[in-house]
Amino acid sequence: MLQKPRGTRDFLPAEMAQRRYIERRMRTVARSFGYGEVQTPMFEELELFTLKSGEGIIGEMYAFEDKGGRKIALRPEITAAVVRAYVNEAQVAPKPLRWFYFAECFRYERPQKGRYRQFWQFGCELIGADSAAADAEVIALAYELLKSSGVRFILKIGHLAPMKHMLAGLDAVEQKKVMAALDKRDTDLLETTLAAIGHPDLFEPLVRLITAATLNEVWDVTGDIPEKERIEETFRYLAAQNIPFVQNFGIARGLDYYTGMVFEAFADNLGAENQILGGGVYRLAHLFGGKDVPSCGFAIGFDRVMVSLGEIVPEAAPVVAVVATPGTRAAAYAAAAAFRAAGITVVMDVMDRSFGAQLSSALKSGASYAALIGEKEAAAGTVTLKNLAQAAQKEMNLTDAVDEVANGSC
RNA sequence: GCUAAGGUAGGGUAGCUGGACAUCCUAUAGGACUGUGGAUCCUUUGACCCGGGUUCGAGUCCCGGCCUUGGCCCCA
Repeated sequence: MLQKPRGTRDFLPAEMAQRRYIERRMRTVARSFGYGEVQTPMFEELELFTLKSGEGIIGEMYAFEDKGGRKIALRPEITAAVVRAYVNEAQVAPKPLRWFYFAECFRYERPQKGRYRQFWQFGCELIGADSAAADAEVIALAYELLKSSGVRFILKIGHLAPMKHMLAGLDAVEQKKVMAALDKRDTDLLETTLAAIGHPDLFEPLVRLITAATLNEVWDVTGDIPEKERIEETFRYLAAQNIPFVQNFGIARGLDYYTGMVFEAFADNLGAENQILGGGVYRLAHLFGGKDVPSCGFAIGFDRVMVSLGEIVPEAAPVVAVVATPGTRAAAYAAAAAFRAAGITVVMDVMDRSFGAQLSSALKSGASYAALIGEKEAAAGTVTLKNLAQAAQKEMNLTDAVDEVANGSC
């Protein structure tokens, strides 16, 4: 028997119902903030991703040459593609642009809990605005999206400026090493790294920076920096919306293109791959040949959210099983059409089962009602509507039966 | 890329100190039952991940691969 490729999954109807339920809730939140959905190609020119993230990521991508010799990659993330689309199609659109997407990505990595080779991201990008209000809006949206899913998470917010000010005396390679240690909150690694590059004096203030619980503790370490006002304003806006978060000025993320506010969210029941959201303020458009534009965005690891949520029970719409005999199928089809016209889901036997077996099958499949149409009902032009949860039934007109199911009077 | 554990019907399992038609539960399909059977009973369908090796004989032991699940690395 053939197996599915490593790191991929099949989703059967029960699981898809759960995934679509959460997806729908997230879409509703994104739209409520005025964000419109965009879709970009599932594959792009390889260069799009190497420009953004460096050649080193080729090893973790599904990269290949197409039949025309073009270097192509299945998208490993969506932000780069969205910015490319912006540069191609929407540079002159009125600002700001509020976009969201829900789409699958592909990475050639070792699968483990919450990590698959095909996975879905729900993300948002706010393009063209550069303000504390913009930062706060995107973070609030990220928070509300996660909240709408029901997942338990902790939101952590930081900013690259304080860290970068303190590391201003280091060269780029040294900065990168130190920031990696800060991002991991690994003080042992931080100490040895700083000692190795001859800046042991930075250890104590950097530890104070990443463990600071309030902004004033941050300014105590950094002094007044130009970004102070912007950061304080953003935090005020978040507090005004009662958005709970912890500050963490050790967040460095990829660092390559993030330029300001950065934030992450973690679920506590996921093991090693527990980050469910990441984002920040970035500048990418100029890399892809566009005019530079300030942007802020994030992506949610949708699969990790689903893993963290575990079993959920989406609100189910009623299902009517129309039960008929061979002689009453014509009347049964008419009844099915009437229910469907009212937006109600209808299933009918297609296995030539007996009347009783049809009812049994309806019960097992989880239908909420059975509409019984035997010789008696067909002759009278009625249906007997049986509420399967309560085992109560009543013969009535078809229109009354449709009304009863539609109004959920069960 | 590194590392640990694992892989027996669709799902869950027993067998795994080598030995005859591989156990049980559940599920599928059909029937008992021709209009109210989520039940019960009967029947059916259905598996040793793949390939080598050792052996008279391999689900069981050995090697390799594939896949799964954790952890590391990475995390755009």
